[in-house]
Amino acid sequence: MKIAKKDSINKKITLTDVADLAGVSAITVSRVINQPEKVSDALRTQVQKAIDSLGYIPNQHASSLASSRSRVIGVAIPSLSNIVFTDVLRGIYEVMGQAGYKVLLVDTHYSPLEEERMIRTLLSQSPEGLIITGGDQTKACQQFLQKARIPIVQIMELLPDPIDMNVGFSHTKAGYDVTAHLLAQGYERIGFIGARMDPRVQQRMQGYKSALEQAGKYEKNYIATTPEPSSVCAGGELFKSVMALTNGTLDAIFCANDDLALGALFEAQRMNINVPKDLAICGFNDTEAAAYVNPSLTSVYVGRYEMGVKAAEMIIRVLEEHDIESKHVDMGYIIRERASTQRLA
Amino acid sequence: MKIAKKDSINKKITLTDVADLAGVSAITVSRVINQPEKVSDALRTQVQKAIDSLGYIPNQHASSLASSRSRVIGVAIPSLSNIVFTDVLRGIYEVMGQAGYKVLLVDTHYSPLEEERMIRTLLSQSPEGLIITGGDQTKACQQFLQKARIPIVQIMELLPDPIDMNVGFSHTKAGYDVTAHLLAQGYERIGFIGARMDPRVQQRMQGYKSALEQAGKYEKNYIATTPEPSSVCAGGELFKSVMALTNGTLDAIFCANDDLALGALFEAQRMNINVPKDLAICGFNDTEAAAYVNPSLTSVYVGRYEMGVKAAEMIIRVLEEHDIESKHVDMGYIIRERASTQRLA
DNA sequence: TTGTATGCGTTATCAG
DNA sequence: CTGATAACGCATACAA
Repeated sequence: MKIAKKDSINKKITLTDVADLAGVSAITVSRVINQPEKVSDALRTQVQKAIDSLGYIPNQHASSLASSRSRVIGVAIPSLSNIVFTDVLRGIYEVMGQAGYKVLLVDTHYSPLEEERMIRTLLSQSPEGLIITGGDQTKACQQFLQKARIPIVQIMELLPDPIDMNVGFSHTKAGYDVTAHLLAQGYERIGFIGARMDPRVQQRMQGYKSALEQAGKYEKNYIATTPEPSSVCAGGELFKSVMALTNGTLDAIFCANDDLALGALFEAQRMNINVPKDLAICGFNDTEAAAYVNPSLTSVYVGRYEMGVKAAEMIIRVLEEHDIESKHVDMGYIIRERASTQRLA
Repeated sequence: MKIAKKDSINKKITLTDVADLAGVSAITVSRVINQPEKVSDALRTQVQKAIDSLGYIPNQHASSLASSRSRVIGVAIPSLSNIVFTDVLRGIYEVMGQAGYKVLLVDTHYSPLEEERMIRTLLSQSPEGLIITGGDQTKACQQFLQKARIPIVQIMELLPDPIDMNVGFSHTKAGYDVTAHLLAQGYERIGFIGARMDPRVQQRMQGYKSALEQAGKYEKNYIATTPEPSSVCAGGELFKSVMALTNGTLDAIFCANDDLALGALFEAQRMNINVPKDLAICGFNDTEAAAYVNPSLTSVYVGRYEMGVKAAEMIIRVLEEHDIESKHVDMGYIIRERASTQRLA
């Protein structure tokens, strides 16, 4: 037995309901919502009244199906607990929100396999564009990414062979530059600590190595890393490890990010090691705490929010069939010199 | 003129394409995907082969439309740059991901009006459940939230009159307890600094006030706040303000969160104020940096990840028509006493 | 400016 | 276990 067509309590309100109430056809209601300028003032207000009084909310699924426009952008990031990605996300949300796109976000947990599954999920929502992290996708993933035929931006790092568009900066170069800077400051025994060891951290470490090797100052035991996530605590532990490994002979440490750097600094203070007199500490990402701690930490600024904005804008421009200046954008970075790497005369 | 039906390059692959290739009907393919146990082994593998070879990805919009099950959960949080919310998010994503739900996330920028708009957006995606922050919704928003007839969890705070379900803790009580603790430690002139001043910070401040008033130690100029976002920097500034206001007579400060507390601590160090000898500092949220800085900061632990998990689980239980123990859950909190509020003998 | 017919890709319902 | 048919709610194409 069917329930009464109109007044049944649970029934969701549809375009047709609104049309009936307003005494127009469904398509007119549709127009009032999507192209109001194509409807006469009289009808428009009349329909709008019906919409309001019924509390009508359009069904996006039906809309997407009919129009093959989902207004959804998929975003895949490796972690929600890393400020690096949430900053980028903010930029993406800002731009996409303004432009009327919904963001469907997935967390890949730094795993290409998980990423493949998650991107499948994204694709099943018929996103009009995709923003994904790095270039570490599985073969299978790359394949259906190609087939998707939608604009895709790979963010965070500079990729040699992007799937489509690319916004990021060179972590290798940044690692190199930081180390070179430390060398230029007169530091000679420069250690490195890193955690998680995702591709980008590896690249920074590679840059560090190159710089030291080039200067003839590279030593294997200058490095301590862990596959565990980054944290202040891990920074302290890694710091102790590398100091032990080197019998405390290091005079500088390059930390793969600011959390580690804070941990190293706090631990150094507990060990009564004077920073920067006895030891220089350099972080990465230029987070707020690093800038305000005593002594303030030298770090590497990266325009993360701006990177998110840029990626989002590129997608939108392509979707609106505008040209884009370039499919590959280097956001660069800036080494922020602070007290922690400044020898006291 | 129509393009060739099958091989046209841009055509997306549909259920029918797979059915044709496998030599079965569309509904069988649908079953292979959604209820594999209802299809014979032979057909199932045959269909699966077709799916793989075509790289078929189901269209969720069509599926949602036909089944009125979207497998989407909407989440609204006030900010993406506050670790408090990203921690909760992690919990939500973890559980929802496992259970096969997509999460549609929106950022309300701490604005009820924006929240109303954003929740409209969420609703247009026919989510099966909603997780929203706090109880500060507009009247209009509350109304269509009611009409949505889906499970809704309001998180972060304990609400007197929740729309549906509620998971959180009492910020008022927490603020009170922290202050009482400080009093019990023998501190007498206890200041408060807060930023953003969203409802939850206001509640903490209210608790602080109550405790001081009750002890007869409340003074208006013990308080410095700003509507600006919280940050380490803001913490330093507010600290300077409140110290100026009170001519440096405070012997303790309760900071509305750990960022502010770190800022206050760093600033105190620069001013050569000894913490905790001259001044106690207490934070809120028990973040990692607060626990590892020197001296370690007393703070209030809150199970944020667990709160996200709980909220997600409640939604899922309701959706799967299980009973839930209670619609209202108090997650509680724990005051973590550390060096920053311990007078040296 | 407004309306009619049709189809988007999938699933519910009911038959076989 | 498998299939035919009719929705789901909306937008496109075309007509009026």
